[in-house]
Amino acid sequence: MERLAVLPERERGVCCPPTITVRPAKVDEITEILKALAEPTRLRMVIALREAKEAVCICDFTGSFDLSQPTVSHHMGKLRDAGLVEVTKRGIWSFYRLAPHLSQSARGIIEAIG
Amino acid sequence: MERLAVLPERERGVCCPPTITVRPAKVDEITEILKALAEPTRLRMVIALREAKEAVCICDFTGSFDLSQPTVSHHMGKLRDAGLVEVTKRGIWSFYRLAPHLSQSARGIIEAIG
DNA sequence: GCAACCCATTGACGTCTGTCAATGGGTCTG
DNA sequence: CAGACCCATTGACAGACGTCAATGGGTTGC
Repeated sequence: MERLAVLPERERGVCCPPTITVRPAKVDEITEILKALAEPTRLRMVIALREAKEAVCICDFTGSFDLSQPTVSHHMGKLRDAGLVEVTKRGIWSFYRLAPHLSQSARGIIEAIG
Repeated sequence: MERLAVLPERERGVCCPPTITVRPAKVDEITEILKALAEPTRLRMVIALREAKEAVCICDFTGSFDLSQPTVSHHMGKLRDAGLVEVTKRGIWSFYRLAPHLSQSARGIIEAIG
């Protein structure tokens, strides 16, 4: 049985707004990061890039995920829009890696997953 | 200018599936956690509960967020469904707190945000 | 130049999500 | 009991999202 701290007696009709210590702008920033990661394919992409020593070619993701090429490109585009990954083009190939200068929030979350 | 590790020369038409080291079940588990957190209202709720010493009454969230009561209840229900929070009823009030036995993944992510 | 290849974009479609009004169950006070 | 209060659920609707087929731009090799 879990013990719960004693709660103060409340008065009907009186609410006590919980103290929100985080700036609204930061809430939006973190929400965007979480939205970008909250999808199985994109989550696997980010984890793979986090583990990878070198940038990974998009064609490798297309070849391993059971999804169409436009869908894989779409997901990587979302990660790009969120600023989590960067692309380097070499010939006909596009290589992706985690963005080198991620915000502290982004880095912390990416380390916490998996 | 950012330096990039030398990339291996690729062969046209040959893809190298990136090694995915995370179990599919764990990917789904983490995705559910991230989905639950990837919304501004729910994110603020979780951060407030993380900082709170005691369980927080739903009416306090209803009073401080500029949203209807059903919407606040809906968001808290999502956090409940994800297993991130627990409810304790006292009279006409419902008090919420972070679930005491969160998975290591959930705890790490909740610590990383904000 | 031409064919093959890689990849991003567009358009379309079904599904999921956030929001509120309305409703109802449960609890306290008078 | 009657009324006020708290809160979850339902129903409805607009907007966002994941997916694929089709298309097009860009690069390489013949």
